Amino acid sequence: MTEHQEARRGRGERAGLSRQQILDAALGLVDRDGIKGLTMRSLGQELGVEAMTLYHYVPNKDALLDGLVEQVFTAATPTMDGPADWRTALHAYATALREGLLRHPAVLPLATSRPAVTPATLDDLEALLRLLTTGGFPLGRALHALNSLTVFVIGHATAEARIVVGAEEAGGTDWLATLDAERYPLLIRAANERAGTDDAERFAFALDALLLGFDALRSG
Amino acid sequence: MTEHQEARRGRGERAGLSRQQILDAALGLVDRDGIKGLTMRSLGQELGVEAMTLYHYVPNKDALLDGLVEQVFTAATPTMDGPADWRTALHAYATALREGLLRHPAVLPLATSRPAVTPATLDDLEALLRLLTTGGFPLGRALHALNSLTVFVIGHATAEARIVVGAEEAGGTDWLATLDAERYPLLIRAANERAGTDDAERFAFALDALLLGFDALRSG
DNA sequence: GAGTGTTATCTTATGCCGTAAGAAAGTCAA
DNA sequence: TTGACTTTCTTACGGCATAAGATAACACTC
Repeated sequence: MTEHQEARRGRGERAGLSRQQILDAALGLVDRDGIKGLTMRSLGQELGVEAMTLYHYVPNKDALLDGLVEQVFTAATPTMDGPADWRTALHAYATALREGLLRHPAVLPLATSRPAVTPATLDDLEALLRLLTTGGFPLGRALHALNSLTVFVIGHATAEARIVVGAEEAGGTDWLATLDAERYPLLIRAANERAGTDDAERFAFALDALLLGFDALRSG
Repeated sequence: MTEHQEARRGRGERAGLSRQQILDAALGLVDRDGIKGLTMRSLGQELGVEAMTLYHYVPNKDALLDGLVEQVFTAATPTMDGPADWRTALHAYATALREGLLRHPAVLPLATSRPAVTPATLDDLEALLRLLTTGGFPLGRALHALNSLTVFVIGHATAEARIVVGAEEAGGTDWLATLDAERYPLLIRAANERAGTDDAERFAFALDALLLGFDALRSG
């Protein structure tokens, strides 16, 4: 289902594009065909336009990918509105960020090598910092807590997304069950019981642990 | 400094390669020139060989990258030998893993989209699991703790490595200081004081928090 | 509304990339 | 010596990002 099929366009004839339209189309393409499915050519085709046309809105492909990451993060960062306890706020922030990121799993590998803070998410960061500092955290510690939490959420979401992708080709972790029973009793028991495989459960566990730890280290 | 320059080689003349040699050279190339500097052609040149020769030792480039990740993880995973408290062991594991990963920062972006558990690291995983279970963790929770910790370490190392790379082109986070002072007082104060910028300090903080949290959630 | 600069689009071309196909030369067992 | 097998090289193909420049539509001015 390519976007526009409105006949052939001549040399100077406008298609009415915008940077935002291009980012939207690119995101859709990545969601559908994966990272490797996004080329300047395929994206142009998706928009009914030649590849070189895109360079009028984006300096190069890397900048396009940056835009994609920014787009996903902006959409995934929840709005921290009501006054709340810092614990509740961080919990909600982390949970919502994870869910938002998992909506575009193919973009996540890009996110780890590109800046995560975007102008659009500054308000939420400031709000969270205010909650933390009024909750007793020195500013440096508040930043550490916030950054650690964000890094963890991104890392966890990326790992989760990898499992989905890898499942089609690697067959998951079934090979674990074929190990030497004498040498790896716990790993084998874990594989047989499917222990520790629930992603959401692991995330909740680690999130609780982090928040408990933050509380204990708030000032010390 | 290309590796071998021992004259020109004929068609069937052996260069004496091995998969391990190729991985070593590839790792060196990535460390020196970054991910984009690693092409089958450049790697061949590094080894004094044509690009297609490499396909006798590696099925395709993706497999080469997999091998690279495995190599880095195997070297980075510390050996858990002596009997110890699970807290001490996890702390040592995380610290050593971080340091090992940071030795090859350019490889880290690959690590997030590829499996981290390799046959060579199974012994250490089993050892850590034994410590955790004898320390009072049910098996599922022990796995959650270990996996969360690993995900966090990888994510943090990747974020640290990104800063180094991005610094040459994006100029760091200096733009933060130019924000609206009324709207973002805490962010600006943080930027001015360089608060929360010490990577090692943030890592230590989050690691302590996680371990404290694990302890509290050990059984409940 | 004619003229003119600007902007959006297309066309063509270049130099990379991964890798398919197969030829040639070395090695080794019989 | 023969002949299979392994390792290496040669050539070639299609796809990629993108540089350079032509061309047509638009947005002004007078």
